[in-house]
Amino acid sequence: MEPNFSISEENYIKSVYHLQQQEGTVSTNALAQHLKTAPASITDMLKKLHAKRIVHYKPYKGFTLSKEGIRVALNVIRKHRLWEFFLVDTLRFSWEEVHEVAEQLEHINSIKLIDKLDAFLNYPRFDPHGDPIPDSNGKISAGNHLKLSKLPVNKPAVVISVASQSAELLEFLKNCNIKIGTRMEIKKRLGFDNSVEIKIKNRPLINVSEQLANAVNVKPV
Amino acid sequence: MEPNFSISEENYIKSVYHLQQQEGTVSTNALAQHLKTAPASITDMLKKLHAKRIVHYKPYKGFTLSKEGIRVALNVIRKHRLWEFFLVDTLRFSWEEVHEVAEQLEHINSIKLIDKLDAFLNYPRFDPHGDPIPDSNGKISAGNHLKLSKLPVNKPAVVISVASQSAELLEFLKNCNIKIGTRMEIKKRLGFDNSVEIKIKNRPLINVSEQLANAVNVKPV
DNA sequence: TAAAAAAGTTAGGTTTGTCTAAAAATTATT
DNA sequence: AATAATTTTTAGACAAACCTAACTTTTTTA
Repeated sequence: MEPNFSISEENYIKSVYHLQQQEGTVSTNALAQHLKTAPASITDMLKKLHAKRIVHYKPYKGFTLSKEGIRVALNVIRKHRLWEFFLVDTLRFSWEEVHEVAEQLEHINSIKLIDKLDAFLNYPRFDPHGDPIPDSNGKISAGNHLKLSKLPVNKPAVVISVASQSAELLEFLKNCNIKIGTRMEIKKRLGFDNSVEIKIKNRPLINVSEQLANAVNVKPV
Repeated sequence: MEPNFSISEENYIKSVYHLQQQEGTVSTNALAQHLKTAPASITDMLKKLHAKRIVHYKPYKGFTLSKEGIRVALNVIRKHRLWEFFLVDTLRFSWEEVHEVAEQLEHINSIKLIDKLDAFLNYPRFDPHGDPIPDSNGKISAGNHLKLSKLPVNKPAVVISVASQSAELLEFLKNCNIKIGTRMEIKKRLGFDNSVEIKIKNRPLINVSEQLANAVNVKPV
């Protein structure tokens, strides 16, 4: 009943999920870049996943996940984010260190384990990066997130998540002492490069690039 | 510096370790049976591990782990037992359920993770089956264990570990309500089959086979 | 100690997941 | 619309871990 997927298959499925969130449909090249593999490998694997009815796939046309594919993806993401929460909350890892380890832990296969972990952690709804943790049915809490880049000027908000796993970005945020819960507001929007100037209490203005402002999610307060 | 081993390699190394504890040297067939693979697969892998200087190996002669092999084995065992402890102690798994999941978790590769887990669990020295957990240097606490089969008559002792992972055995012990910490003594030794009759307070005598008595470790009190 | 049995190894194949290089299809450009 | 550029797929290989079947070595036993 419960079909199993290899670690590779799970990683492909997860990547397709993330990419189709951003782009709607996923191309061979985009996926190859995301997974750091040769495009030929993508074609091979995607054919296999198509045969297993995990992706919709027409040669040369790109792919999207089937219902079942989404279910599988959300389950892997659930595991990844629960483990991240565990690592930070229980084992006191710091924010930037957890991703790599969670990449391994997300492939541990035991429904009982993950449900017990969920209960032990008291059913957290967001991971340490602020991303929502799907529940055991694949439901994800909405959360009124908003990209920092979209926050109106002078509207106070707190950082609720970081949408990227880039170590460099996480490092940069750490240096700025910006973390989950940090309160800030936008003072000015620079039209020529779409960067924003943000103000955090007791600190000088910081200029933040469009890319960075896109990766930081905030919630107005 | 820190060479990595595949999950398969780790499993072979771990099995060689366990078998050589019992038998001194390990044969192809014994290992094949233990790992549920064809003997030919053993030969293949053992040649590879020999090339990596993990086992001593002379064709047709059996094998043993090198110093480095023992180090690797103890590290895998450390991870396995720490995770078992975590599953029972933190996540409230029951005793018989943990082995399978720990078989997966033992291959997660992160020194930091395992050290932090160790600290979180407060440096336990024995796993839920009573087996010693190697520390980060591979040192294992002695523990004055004794096989139930070797316990003198009328000497009270408590169950401290179970030396087998057989689900059937664990199930049987559960049915008899024998668990870590259960106090008992041997009332009689039956010479003809080497079984023993054990007495637990408030319960009728139980006859226990030699095999079972060999698998249960106790500590005199 | 020679024949039979058992244990171990080699030879050759399969599957999974990867790769490079070449070919085909699609998209963009002039 | 024809050509160039890009994207995607196919073809053919390879390494890791397996397997079965056949062949050696070692051990047992009659």
